[in-house]
Amino acid sequence: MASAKKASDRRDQLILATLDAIRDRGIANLRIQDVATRAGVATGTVHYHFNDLDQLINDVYAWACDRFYTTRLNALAGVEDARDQLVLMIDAGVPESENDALVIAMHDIDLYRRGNATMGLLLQALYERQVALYFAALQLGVAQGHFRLSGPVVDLAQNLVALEDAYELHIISGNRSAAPDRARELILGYARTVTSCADLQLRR
Amino acid sequence: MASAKKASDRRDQLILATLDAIRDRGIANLRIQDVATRAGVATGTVHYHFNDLDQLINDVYAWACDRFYTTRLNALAGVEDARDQLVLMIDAGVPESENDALVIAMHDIDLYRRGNATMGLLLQALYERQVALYFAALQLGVAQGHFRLSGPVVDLAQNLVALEDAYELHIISGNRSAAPDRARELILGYARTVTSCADLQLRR
DNA sequence: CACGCGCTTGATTGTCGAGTCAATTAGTAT
DNA sequence: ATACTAATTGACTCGACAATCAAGCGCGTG
Repeated sequence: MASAKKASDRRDQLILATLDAIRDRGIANLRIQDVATRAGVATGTVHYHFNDLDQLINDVYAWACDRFYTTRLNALAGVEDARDQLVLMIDAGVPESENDALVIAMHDIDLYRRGNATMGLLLQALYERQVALYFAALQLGVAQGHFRLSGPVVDLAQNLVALEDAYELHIISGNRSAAPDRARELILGYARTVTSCADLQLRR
Repeated sequence: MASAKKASDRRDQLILATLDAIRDRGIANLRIQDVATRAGVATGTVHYHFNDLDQLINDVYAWACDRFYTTRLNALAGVEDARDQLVLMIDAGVPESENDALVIAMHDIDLYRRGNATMGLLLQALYERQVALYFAALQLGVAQGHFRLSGPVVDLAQNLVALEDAYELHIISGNRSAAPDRARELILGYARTVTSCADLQLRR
């Protein structure tokens, strides 16, 4: 028997296992058994911590959205220059490879739950938080005298998020014409244009 | 009994029925029965025309990609002014509502088949055809003296396609912050900026 | 009109996996 | 140590659905 754990630890472990399972098998083919195997427990254990598959997927989605947002928020902490903030956002917003389990799970679940009003609101909430991050960075850049914006701040922020989303999708779908490095460069190109700030560069 | 039809007609009818079924139930919950009911035939008929569910989905995807592209291509026929072409592309590229069965099917299947190399190539092929359309319109606009581009033509074309894709996704997922009208305006804003052409307007 | 092939039917079979549950074990408090 | 609760197990039930198939129907052709 896998040694008994505190419930909250086991839940986190199962959520991580689910992320891997979704990446490997797709959410449409996700079985309780896949999660259990990856976590090294029996299927009954999964049902003990999550009532059913629906609840597991809901919890995974909430967890993933939260993780995705807070990771980026934390990355910005302590960065004073708006140009660095913007570059950091773009860099962190594009998955490293087509196997980013977090990004895959969010997109899979988005479509899996299409039509569900609650899920639509969660998606919208994440979208607006991301827009807010870009909004803040753009606004700061203007105040710091680095940016001269080509249009309304919100419009530019929304488009930056949209570009990120689209390239995430193409990357995880295996479109080689929009690979990670290329995607970052394209988004950065957009950022340079709309901020009139030529020295936005990836520092890697 | 539904009266017997020529096989190719029945196939088209079943493909259309599948588009509706995917929109209504999501691809993960798609049952042969859903397709049969919507087409007004028995389940056996679906199996007669498509070996199995996999093949049906493959054929639907190929059909949808082709339809999506050729529709836009035809819309451009006879339009001489690059500004009109660009506006037309943007207008036609954003779904009217969250219930656009064609767009929904393409996105659902993209993710459903993630990891499948063949599918990745089909996606890439569609992507590149769309990029080519925008590329042509941008280039033409320069030649006609209407556009002054802010960067490499390919970069701008790729970003236009990406913006379209992203807003499609948000619209069909029910994100109210990126509704059809707003999405079109945002993409158009991008187009105006990168072409330095202020008189790009939706004529509706 | 009769024959045959292509299309259609829907009952049936077999597989797969979600969810249940009674038994068991691990952890914790007294 | 004892007793109690929480966590874990995996065999089992049961419904859902893909795929098969034998039988029936009707259109086109001779």
